[in-house]
Amino acid sequence: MAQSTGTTGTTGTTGTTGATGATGATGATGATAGSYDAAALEARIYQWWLGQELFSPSGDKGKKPFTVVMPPPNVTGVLHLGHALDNTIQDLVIRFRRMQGYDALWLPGMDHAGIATQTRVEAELRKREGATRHDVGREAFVERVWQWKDEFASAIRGQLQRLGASCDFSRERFTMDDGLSSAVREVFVTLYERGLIYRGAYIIHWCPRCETALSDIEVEHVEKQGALYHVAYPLADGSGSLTVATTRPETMFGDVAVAVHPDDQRYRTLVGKTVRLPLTDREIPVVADGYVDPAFGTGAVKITPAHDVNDFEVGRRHALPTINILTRNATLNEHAGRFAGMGRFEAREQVVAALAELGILQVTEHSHAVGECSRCGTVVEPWLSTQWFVRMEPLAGPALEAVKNGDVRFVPDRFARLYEHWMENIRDWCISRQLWWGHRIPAWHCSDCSALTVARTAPETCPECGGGSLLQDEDVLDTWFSSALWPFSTMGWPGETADMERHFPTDVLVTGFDIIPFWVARMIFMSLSFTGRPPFRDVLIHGMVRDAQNRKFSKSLGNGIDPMQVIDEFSADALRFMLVTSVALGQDMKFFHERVEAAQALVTKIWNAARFVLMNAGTVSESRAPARAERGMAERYILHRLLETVQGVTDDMEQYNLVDAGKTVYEFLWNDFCDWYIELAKVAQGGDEAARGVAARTLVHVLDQALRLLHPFMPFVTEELWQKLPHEAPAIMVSEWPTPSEDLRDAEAVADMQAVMDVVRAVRNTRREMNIAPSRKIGVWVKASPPTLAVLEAGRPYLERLCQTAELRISSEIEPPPERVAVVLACAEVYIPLAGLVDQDAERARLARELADLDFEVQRLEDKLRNPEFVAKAPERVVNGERAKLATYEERRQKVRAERERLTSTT
RNA sequence: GGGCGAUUAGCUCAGCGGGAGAGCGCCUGCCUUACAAGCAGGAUGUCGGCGGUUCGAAUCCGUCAUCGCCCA
Repeated sequence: MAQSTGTTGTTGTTGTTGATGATGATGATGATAGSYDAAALEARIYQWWLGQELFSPSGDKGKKPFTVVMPPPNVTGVLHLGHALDNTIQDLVIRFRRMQGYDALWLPGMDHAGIATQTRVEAELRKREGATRHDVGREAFVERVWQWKDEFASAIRGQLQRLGASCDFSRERFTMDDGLSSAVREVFVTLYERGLIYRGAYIIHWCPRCETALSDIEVEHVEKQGALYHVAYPLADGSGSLTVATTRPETMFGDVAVAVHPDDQRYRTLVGKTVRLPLTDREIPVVADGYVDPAFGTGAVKITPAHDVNDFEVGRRHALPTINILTRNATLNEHAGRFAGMGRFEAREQVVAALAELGILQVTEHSHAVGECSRCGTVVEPWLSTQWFVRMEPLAGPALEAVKNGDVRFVPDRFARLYEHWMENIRDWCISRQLWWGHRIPAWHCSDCSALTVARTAPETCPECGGGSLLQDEDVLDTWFSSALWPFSTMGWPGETADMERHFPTDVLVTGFDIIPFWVARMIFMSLSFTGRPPFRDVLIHGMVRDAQNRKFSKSLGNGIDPMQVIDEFSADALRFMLVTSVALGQDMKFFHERVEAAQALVTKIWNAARFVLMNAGTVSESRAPARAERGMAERYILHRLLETVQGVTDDMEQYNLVDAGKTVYEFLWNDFCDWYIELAKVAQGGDEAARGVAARTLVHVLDQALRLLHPFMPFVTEELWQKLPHEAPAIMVSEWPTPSEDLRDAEAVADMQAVMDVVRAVRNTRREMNIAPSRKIGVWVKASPPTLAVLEAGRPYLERLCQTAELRISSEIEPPPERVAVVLACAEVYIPLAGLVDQDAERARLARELADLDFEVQRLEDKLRNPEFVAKAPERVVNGERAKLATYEERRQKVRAERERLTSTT
């Protein structure tokens, strides 16, 4: 093993500490090299894990399976920070469970993302060749999308690996794989057979640029300044006119009625009459409908069923006809008379001008929400067209119940309400898309008899007329249709596979709150409907990652941050830790560079701490805590803190409190282990061989255990360092998760150590205040009574080193020197003799401040305890606690007061 | 218009019934043989406003305000 510590001479001892070289995880540079080269190290370790096939479940029947299926990233592009967060959380959960002994499977894959990918490829085609998809044709175009898919799938795979994702790539799936496609067909045909899929003319969101139906999530509502047009429609009987208010005058050619509220006195007499539609000679009725808001506009609304969702419903209630005035690309058609052939925006201008000329138009300012296609920004058109739908009501019921009865649990639980709200107000799901990239709908139209055949495999002849001229439906399915099957289609369903048997239902789904309705809900009802079980037990919901100004990342803003660049600059470990510990689960996160730096500081800190441990662990051949009888005060303290940390972190991980778990490890490693225990262990280094050995074994054991706790957060640095420690498992990622060992419990040691620490802090504080250089040795006289006396005496070597004492007196009888600084602690009095150095005024001022603080505390506690209701109603534990505090404060106050009086009287 | 979330140190955020916390930033002093990406010490808050419940509220309830998100 090549090993170099660079600056120290103790290198040789580290060579015997473990089976380092044999694993191959470590390369030419040793763990104890001075600087940390994350890029090289992370790549090497990941490849080693891959080579050892540590990401695949063993199939060991003695182990309980634990399964996560990755929300498939879109092959539209590469991963962003949101993906990094989503996958980091999953990796944390899966690594934790794997170490706990579960047979862990994290199944990765990617989504074909119908419209998103098609739009990207079209844009590329336009840019490179100036061609449209129609120019190249369906088959050739789809071939190009597959090339695009291959390119990005490979890029995404590489990104996941750089992030440290421990998913099983041997099981990677794609929504358009053969297996998954047959699952889609199976579900479509079955739903059709059950009467849950129908085809019909309904109003849907239509993008006139993409020329396809859109889902709700693909429509972004943008508040825009528009106008409200008041148009006077003359009554057919010539008795006057009725003024309607509309934001879309150009759709008037599709008007089939004017609606007013049934209770609206203004229009009561007009209901049942007809008005003459300006610019045409059509007569349309005035109807009464509760949908109309009498307070909006004029209280009279033109009804255009083919171009407005609400109007469509009104039209159905009143059995009105529908007139579609727009073509696929939003050009006005023959129903628009002389306006036919104009685009919708030009048509609006022309219609407005024509109405103004007739003197029947008034315009007021009005701001309203306009829907835009999230893919291309085109204003979306509510449009009547023939589409395929899934009947939702029969499917929603059981899916709602599964969440209400706790079969599926949302974390944080408030997201269950979002889910329930959506499921309770669900509408039928439009599943057809007029795209080329996606699962072609398995339906065939007969050219001879126009019969419709839905089948799992392409029929050769029409079942109705026997004719052979069958044409498959041109449409493809909404991407979410295949995504909805993802948890089980990836396992090989509808086949009865081993993975289906062992890994389904899955344990947890990790995703963002924005797709609860579109994806989570649909997976739940599809799974219940086709497997009879919910697809997962827990749903972990996280927020969005935003930039430092709390803006969404977007191409147009150009504020994107590439997670790979963050990894380049710092490390995957740092990025992961930052993403997971920055904000509470479910909250949006602002991305700050500084937070990654802070996380990277922990990586470096651990790296350096491990260097120290390895330098001193030459004699240690196994990671085990020293026997109780061997432990010194410092060992007892750090081992007890380790026990508390193991318990805390394990509990938090089990409850998905990843932020707390991360912070607990951070604090333990930095504060307890590095700031205190390592410094205390240096004392043992100067001691006898036995003490050195005990400290060395403690250092190794605590580091070993702490690295395991940190591993899910920072897989790379922990693996690298752990390989240098004595170990049995081949890798930390498959080592056992620490379990709390009662043998380590020693609350007394923590209290004892606290006394020592208090004295150390008092001395350090005094040095700073009195401006005494850290290197200058000083006298420290400590007055304490039993049992603290014995504790401090036992801690004498620690105090001598950490206080840099010239003379350390510890006694119950101290006669302090006249010139000194006195610090009164809860457990002892610390005197520092400082002949000629004490600024009497400053010291008096310090004591006065201290006294004021103590007065305040004593007063506060006295008031509290004087309140009979507090004493009577508060828990005894609390009351006793307050009494004890009061006693301590009073004692300290008395001593501080005496010290101040002495100072006053001597001057 | 309805719903959800946020409002805590200069900044970013934890805490969610019993003495106000972290990281970053700031001030002072240190290259103390793991670490200056560090160490030691320090300053900084009517926990958004008002009202209520409680012996006790940053924490629970109500209300208002501001910001953000979702839905109509």
